[in-house]
Amino acid sequence: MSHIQGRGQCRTCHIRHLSIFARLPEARFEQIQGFHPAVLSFQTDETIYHQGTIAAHAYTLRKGIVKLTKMLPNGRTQILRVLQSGDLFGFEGFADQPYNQTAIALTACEVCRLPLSELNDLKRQHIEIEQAMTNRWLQHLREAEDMMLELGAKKAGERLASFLMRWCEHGPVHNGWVDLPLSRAEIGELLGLTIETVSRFLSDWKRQGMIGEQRGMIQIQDVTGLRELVCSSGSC
Amino acid sequence: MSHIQGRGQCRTCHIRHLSIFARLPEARFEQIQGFHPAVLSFQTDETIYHQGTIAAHAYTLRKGIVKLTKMLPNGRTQILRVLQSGDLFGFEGFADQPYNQTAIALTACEVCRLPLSELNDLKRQHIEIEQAMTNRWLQHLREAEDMMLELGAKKAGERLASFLMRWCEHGPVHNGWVDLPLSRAEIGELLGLTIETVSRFLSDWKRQGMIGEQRGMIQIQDVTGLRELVCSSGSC
DNA sequence: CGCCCCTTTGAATTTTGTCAAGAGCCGTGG
DNA sequence: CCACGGCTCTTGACAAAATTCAAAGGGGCG
Repeated sequence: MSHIQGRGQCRTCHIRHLSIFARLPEARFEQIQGFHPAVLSFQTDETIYHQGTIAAHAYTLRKGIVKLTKMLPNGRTQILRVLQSGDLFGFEGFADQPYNQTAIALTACEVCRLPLSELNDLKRQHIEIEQAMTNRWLQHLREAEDMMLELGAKKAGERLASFLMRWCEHGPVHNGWVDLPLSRAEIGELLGLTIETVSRFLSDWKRQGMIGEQRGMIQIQDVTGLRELVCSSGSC
Repeated sequence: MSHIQGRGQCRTCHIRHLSIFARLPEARFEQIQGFHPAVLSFQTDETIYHQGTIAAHAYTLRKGIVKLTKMLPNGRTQILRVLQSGDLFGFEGFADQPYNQTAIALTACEVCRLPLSELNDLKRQHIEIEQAMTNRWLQHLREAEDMMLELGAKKAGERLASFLMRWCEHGPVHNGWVDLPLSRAEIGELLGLTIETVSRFLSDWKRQGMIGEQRGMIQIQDVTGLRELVCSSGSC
């Protein structure tokens, strides 16, 4: 289960520059000094919230990686989004809706739990916060639309190649290697493919020297080669 | 090309109850009496705006049906969403982003063109408008996520059956028949399928008496039968 | 009436999924 | 330290699903 670590100090938070408070002027923090969201920690595979439950809090990811998933009654699962540090999630409550997805920690995580009513007040009082939240909502929408294009219009190999390129652009790099804390099954759930299909493509590409992998990290060794796979004809 | 019909009078607009002005108190309309968005009309297949262009306006659909689409460089197309009367669209400009999709009229349409700067002011001044816009953004996000589940986790027949059920729930009914102004190709673009696959399933279901079709209208004749097809096991 | 476009249908092919078995990896406990 | 059990990952053979290609049918409109 989740473990309450204490209360967050947004002003001095080490990921403040990534959060919705990034652009709030230093002086303005005095006005919100009563705002100290709980900081929770989760272990790998623990659930942060469940689809369908009442959304009384939104969350900001401080550390680790989180997946947002949806499940069909027959058990087939779709990963909707993988979150990184600074991401705001679980904000369905702003439209008085229950959570539309289940949030699960992919690695050990720390999240700030932001009470919706307080966040609503902050949003009203500080235009910077409102703007930041709007930007994030629209960014999520844009990325969801981009993903619909991936899922609806591309084939297995194209989806996988495009996923790898996107992942490696964003991820933090150690010596050219990027952490990939997703199992084959999870990559499949994200891209609408089976474990075996994912494994086959990755193995092929490793054999061809296009990508490398070791201990949960990957590396793209032939960027142009992979880019060509993204979209059979044209530069996607 | 689009044809400017004149200036809209939001207060007396016949779809005001569906718009973001629905909950704005009557008295408050005096404060926005200078706000008269252009009303444009489009014919079938005309483009309202193009993906990638600067977003200086948002739009409200007054009459007709609009599709939002995205295209891959190789020409494969995905329909992201089909809009109905009252829907707000093209609001990427609120995050200073260009349009992320191309909006095309599926039938003859009338849209209100709302200048972003004015809309921004209205949003700041009237909490009802801000709330309405937030609700719509989050609704779009939710529906995009639901669609990702459809595209990623369901097979052809399931997607098509689930699309038909959704469409018939919302559409205006004439004698039990619902307008379906989408070609087989467009249904395919929406669901990530080919024309032929769509046609085969629909023909099968027509033969089995599960659905009926005539002159661009459809009817679900066996609701429970179709519902069973939506998700091989379980009630989706 | 004839043309054009959309739809339907069939057959062959490709893509992806399913099932099954084996390989590699890692932590636990002897 | 090594062996074992439980994972995930890989690979192959086969089956199912969906696409592609091709041709014919149907309906509306000039």
